[in-house]
Amino acid sequence: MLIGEASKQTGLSTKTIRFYCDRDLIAPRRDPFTGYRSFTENDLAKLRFLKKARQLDFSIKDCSELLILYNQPDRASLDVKTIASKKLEELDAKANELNSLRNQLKLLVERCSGDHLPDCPILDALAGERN
Amino acid sequence: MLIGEASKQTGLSTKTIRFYCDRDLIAPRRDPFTGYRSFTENDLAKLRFLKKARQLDFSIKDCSELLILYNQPDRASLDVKTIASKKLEELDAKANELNSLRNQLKLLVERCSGDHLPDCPILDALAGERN
DNA sequence: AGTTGACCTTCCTGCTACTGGAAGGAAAAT
DNA sequence: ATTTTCCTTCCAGTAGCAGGAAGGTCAACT
Repeated sequence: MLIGEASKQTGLSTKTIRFYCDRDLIAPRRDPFTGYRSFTENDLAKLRFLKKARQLDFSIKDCSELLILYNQPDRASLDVKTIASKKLEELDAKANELNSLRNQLKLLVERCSGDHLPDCPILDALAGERN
Repeated sequence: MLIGEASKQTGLSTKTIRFYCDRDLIAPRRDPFTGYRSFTENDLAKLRFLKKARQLDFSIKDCSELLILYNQPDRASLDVKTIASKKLEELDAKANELNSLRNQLKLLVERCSGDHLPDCPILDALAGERN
């Protein structure tokens, strides 16, 4: 199966798939004459794995490690959980910060009249006049 | 005032300040002989404005527009509110997505025993066996 | 056979908002 | 005079791709 078909099957762009190949996340067979990549069902499974891992915000490096564990029958689930827990902490931290930012900005937006007059609590806050 | 002092006064790195100069967010006077940048109190105010706007996750482009409005006495607060509302929507969307991801990952992590055995609900989910 | 169109390849650039570091001039301190 | 510290510009790297150029390949149609 060529890369275009693999793209359709997985929902990943051909650009993304080539990028994963460059980063050695997968290594599909190559036609020795044309250089065309040839994807097996196993390759597709790995691509779908990568897609879901990326959707969960795992980095490429994380994905690489997870994929290795996935292909390693004698793995310890602890190793997987360690990676996932770390990512979970990151997501927690990001989510908290984002919620905080959102609330701050929401307050400012609500207080701004949004008319043709120049007075603006948002600019005031940015200028630090009340902080 | 030279860039190092401006850095101390604002808490922005000299690298960041130079970057803002390159992007024309501020244009401090230049010593015609040495090329050294010279910052006024007005420049510092703009830098502090930029710092807070960036903390609120406004892009450089947004910051540029906000700074223009800030320096424009006859502005309409509507223009500011429009930019801020758009950013607020972005933050909302990001926060929602992040919370969703976090919850998904949290469930998986909780279900993973994290021991020496190979069975792992996290890998199972990434492999798509239950989705 | 020739040609069109749809594939495929590699390589280079750009995106965001910086950070780190090299090479070299300038000013202050010793 | 020399060392240290500060300043300058420029180049590379970060994460994860997307866009596009230049060129090879393959099946189909005339």
